[in-house]
Amino acid sequence: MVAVVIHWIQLIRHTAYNESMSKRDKSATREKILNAAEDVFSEKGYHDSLMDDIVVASDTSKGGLYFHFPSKETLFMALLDRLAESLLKDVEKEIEKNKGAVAKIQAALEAVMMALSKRRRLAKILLRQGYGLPKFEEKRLEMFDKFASLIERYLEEAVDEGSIPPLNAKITAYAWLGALNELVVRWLFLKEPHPIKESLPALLPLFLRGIGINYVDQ
Amino acid sequence: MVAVVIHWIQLIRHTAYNESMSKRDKSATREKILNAAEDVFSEKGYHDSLMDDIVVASDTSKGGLYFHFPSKETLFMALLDRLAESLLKDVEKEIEKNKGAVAKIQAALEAVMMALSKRRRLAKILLRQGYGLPKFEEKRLEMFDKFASLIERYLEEAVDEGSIPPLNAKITAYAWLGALNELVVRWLFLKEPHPIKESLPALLPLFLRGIGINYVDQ
Amino acid sequence: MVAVVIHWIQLIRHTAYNESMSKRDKSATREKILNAAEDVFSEKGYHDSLMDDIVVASDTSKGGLYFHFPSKETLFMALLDRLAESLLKDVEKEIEKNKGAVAKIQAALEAVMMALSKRRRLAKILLRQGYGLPKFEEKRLEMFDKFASLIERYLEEAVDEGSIPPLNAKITAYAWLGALNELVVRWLFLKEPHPIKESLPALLPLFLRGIGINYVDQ
Amino acid sequence: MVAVVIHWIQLIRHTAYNESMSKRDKSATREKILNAAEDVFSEKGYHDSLMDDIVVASDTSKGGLYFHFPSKETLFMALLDRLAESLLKDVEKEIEKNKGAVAKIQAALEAVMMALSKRRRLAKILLRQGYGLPKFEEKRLEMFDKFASLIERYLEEAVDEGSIPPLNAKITAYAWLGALNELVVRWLFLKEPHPIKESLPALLPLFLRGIGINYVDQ
DNA sequence: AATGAATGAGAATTCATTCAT
DNA sequence: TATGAATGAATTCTCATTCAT
Repeated sequence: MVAVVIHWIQLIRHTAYNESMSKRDKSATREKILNAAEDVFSEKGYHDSLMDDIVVASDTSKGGLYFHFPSKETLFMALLDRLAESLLKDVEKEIEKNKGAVAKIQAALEAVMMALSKRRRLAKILLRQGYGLPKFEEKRLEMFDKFASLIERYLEEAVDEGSIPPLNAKITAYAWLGALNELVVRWLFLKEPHPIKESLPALLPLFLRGIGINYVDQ
Repeated sequence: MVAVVIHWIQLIRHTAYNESMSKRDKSATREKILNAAEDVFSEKGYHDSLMDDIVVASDTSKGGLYFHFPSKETLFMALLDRLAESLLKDVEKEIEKNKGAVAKIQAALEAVMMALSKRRRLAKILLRQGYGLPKFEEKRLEMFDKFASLIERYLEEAVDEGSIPPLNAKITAYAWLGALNELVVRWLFLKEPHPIKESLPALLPLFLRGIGINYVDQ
Repeated sequence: MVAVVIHWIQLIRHTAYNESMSKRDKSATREKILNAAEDVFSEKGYHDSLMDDIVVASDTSKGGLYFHFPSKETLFMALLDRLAESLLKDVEKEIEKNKGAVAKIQAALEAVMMALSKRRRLAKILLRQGYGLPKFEEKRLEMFDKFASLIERYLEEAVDEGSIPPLNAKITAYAWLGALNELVVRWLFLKEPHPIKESLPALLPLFLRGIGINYVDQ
Repeated sequence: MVAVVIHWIQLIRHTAYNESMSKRDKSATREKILNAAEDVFSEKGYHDSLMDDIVVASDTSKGGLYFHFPSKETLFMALLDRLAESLLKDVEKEIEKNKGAVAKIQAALEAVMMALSKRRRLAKILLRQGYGLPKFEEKRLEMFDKFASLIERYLEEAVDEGSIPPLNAKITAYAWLGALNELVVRWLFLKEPHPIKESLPALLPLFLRGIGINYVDQ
């Protein structure tokens, strides 16, 4: 008898639940966890962040966390994906505002550095957390690849346009990202030089003259 | 009379001591541990390396390890110091073989990449292990600073010589190291592009034209 | 309508909850651990008792133990609290059976010694384990204080009644407890003199005459 | 050949050593170690005191310590013996100054409390360190026995003199020591009541009336 | 989907003791 | 006797993950 009532209750509760949860909001819990994870990982780094920290920060529960993400690694990877996607979208938007391959290249470099210097937590996770281990390193390489492809494409366009002489676009893109990365990290941990105020003005001529554009600071 | 004999004894003992000491060279155990740590850390990364692994690899003992290095962190830091020092010495030697600031700059870039690509384990530890945490990140920044200073010095010399136009030498040095770092890490984990065969030939014109040298590949 | 059903459900669930809870009685695991800790600590002493011993004896798990008690020290303190509370309750019950301050004092002394000599393990832990370190010593002093307060109260009552001349009730209480403690410990480790058969009959006249009662053995 | 010389050297050194060490000074090192051990044990307690702490505090060496005391336990026991002996000697001297059993009893009680309250480190070690373990507990009981015997003797003398009615001298002695112990420990850890200023004046009437002496405070 | 108590294989570090010199 | 580097068994505590509810 009790069992029947409980079953009935569950039906009712389930319905009530679905009613209160709007369809668009796929999972509020999942988002809460990812947001908390962003806080925690950027603060303490991958290894020193505990699943419990994230549970507390997200105001959810152990079981809930593991329901959405089967492991710490999975959670971290999902976070990397979300951050990279968001960053990439921002950068692409900035690029689209410009016409001409050279202008787009310049816009991309500026946008990447701007985005990272405005979102320290994101930068810390994307650039520094959890690396040294193949599984994460490959993820990072994969993310960098996406940004590199973007730059590569415009470099090749510029060559095609005749705006710059031929070059190894892929290696150029990696080198640039590596340089940006290094300067953002210095700022992240040492607070200087400031990416936008100091690094970028010095970097742009270095980069653009490097590919044969006679860059002149405005 | 006794005093004379004692003096004599001391001479003998001193000699014997030096003989036996030369074999063990300033604590053989300490060296064995550092060598083993280099193996283990480069293989497994900082967090996945166990003190026990290092004990076994060094054929010493738990207590011995902790006698020489009070913690895992201390050991890792000592290892970073040793590696950076050794690498820096190699690079400086290569630089000295060249005359003229521009030649020295080029030699430095080549030497860094050469050294790293020849010593994968060293590169893996120096460039990727344990980072993300302030304590280690600061060490890495400190090591990079040493290399950057080297490059910076020759860049300033080149400006003084009139070989290149004025520039922000510090940021240029960091950018270059960041670029090298990125390409070495790609090769470390993905096996390509090869630092010496592919990256360096593309990088040198990029770098040197960037600072106003009309570089032409030989 | 839904609200009504939910309310109904809650009633049912609440009942079910209480039913299942009565079986486990406020964390069965916690109790199992405390019971096991009592066994182990009394057997081996604080320092020679391993957390592993307690895990095994309680038939729970390492993690479970640390879930309930964040450290060995915490566990020991919790155990002391539980034991002292239980002992105090017993003693108070015995006291209540008597009328008149003097009779109550005598009952208290008898009850304390009776309780300790009947529960050797408890006595061993309460009187001897882990002391010498301020953190534990303060706990012991705190526990003794509770017993001392009890005795103190009746001593003052007796003075007020005019049954005994004025005295320093606090110091008298501490002195008595110290004396009982010493004799119980002797018996605990040397097996003699027996607290009830030998010590108490000698102690009562000593104590009671000391406060001005012309005690005569029955 | 070298072996022969070394052997010769050893003979000479051994002789020189004996010459420089005067006969009376059985072992300065041994004393240094015991003094250091007294400091360290009283400060940190038995378990938290490291052999290394004692090595450092005594300005000797690991090997030296183990030459004189084969184990930590041995060292602690030796220290207990030394302290108890010294304390007992002091107390006996005080007793001898008095004539008559009752006066001697009172002198003994005063002397014990005086000695302990003047030498906190000694008291801490003698009364509180390392107990709970049979091996140390027996030692403590043995030490207390010596003091108890002293008191017992005078109690029996007093009975023989007819100064006090018959009593169980042994249990009385233990009870008194337990009481003193408790009050000294309270002062040791809580700083009050002060043994000489507060406890003793309240204790003496309690003790002496307890054995049938019509004690009147001066 | 959510909860949080429970699990247990680690893993760093400790420290009394030994031993070659 | 003295030295201090070396040993390694022992031990507390950690934390990702599981699971009954």
